[in-house]
Amino acid sequence: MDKTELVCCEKIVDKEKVEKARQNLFSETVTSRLAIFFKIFGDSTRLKILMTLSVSELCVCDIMATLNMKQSTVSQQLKLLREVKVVKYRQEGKQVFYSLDDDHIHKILSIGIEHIKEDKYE
Amino acid sequence: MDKTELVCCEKIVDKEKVEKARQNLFSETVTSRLAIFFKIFGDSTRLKILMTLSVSELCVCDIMATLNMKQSTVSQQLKLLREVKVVKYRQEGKQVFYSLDDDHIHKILSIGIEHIKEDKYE
DNA sequence: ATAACATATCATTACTTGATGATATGTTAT
DNA sequence: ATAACATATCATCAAGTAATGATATGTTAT
Repeated sequence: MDKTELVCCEKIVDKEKVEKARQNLFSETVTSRLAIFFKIFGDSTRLKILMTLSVSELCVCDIMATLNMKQSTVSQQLKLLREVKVVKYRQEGKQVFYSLDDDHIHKILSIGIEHIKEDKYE
Repeated sequence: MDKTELVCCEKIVDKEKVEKARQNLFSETVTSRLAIFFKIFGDSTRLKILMTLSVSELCVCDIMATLNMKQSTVSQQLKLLREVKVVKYRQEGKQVFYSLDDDHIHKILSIGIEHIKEDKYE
């Protein structure tokens, strides 16, 4: 018997469940947008920036000062945060002030906190 | 004048805001755990797996069938999902059935959907 | 005990992405 | 107009990671 041929791929254990699961899938477009959106929260640097902004709006300069980060690092990440509409900004003279864009962000952050605090971890 | 020397790093525009923002930061440990947790949702493959599981528990075999993915791909990603307690599993004979671990996951997914549906995008 | 099967793990490769220094853009003050 | 400044963008490099084929582990049936 050929050991390399996998049967399991062709077989379906529970046809009904699989059918339902298939219907519940989002389109590639939506899935991909979702991934891009969530990816934003998957980086410590960006999370820190979001945390600073969750108190009050700040100019780039003050974000750098708060987190002790390089200017280009902060600007790069702010760009990504802007692209997925997680932060908004307003310009005032030479300075640009950033703030969280909507309430989803607070919600997502707090759900994340809840999850990791349920000390299933370790 | 030396153009490479950046003044802005040393300056703080709004000392009070910066102070408050600093107090609001989480520890490195918490931030890093949060990032690891959120990173999970930042990949299309994993999102698809989570979507299939949001209907009902499924064995690995049926996840593969639903999504038309390779066995090693699914298993690899399930491993990551397990590690951050996003899915749980139970073994039944040769099969292993996976399901979403808690309600946070549903919440996070639906907040994500809401966010990208607010057609700020494009 | 052995074959068939379901899942997990490993190693490799290709791709993605974050940090950074350098440079560009745009604003204010002189 | 020009200098000083705040922020944005670019290019490069290093580190992380997803997909995949191959292999290992563990379970059931014979």
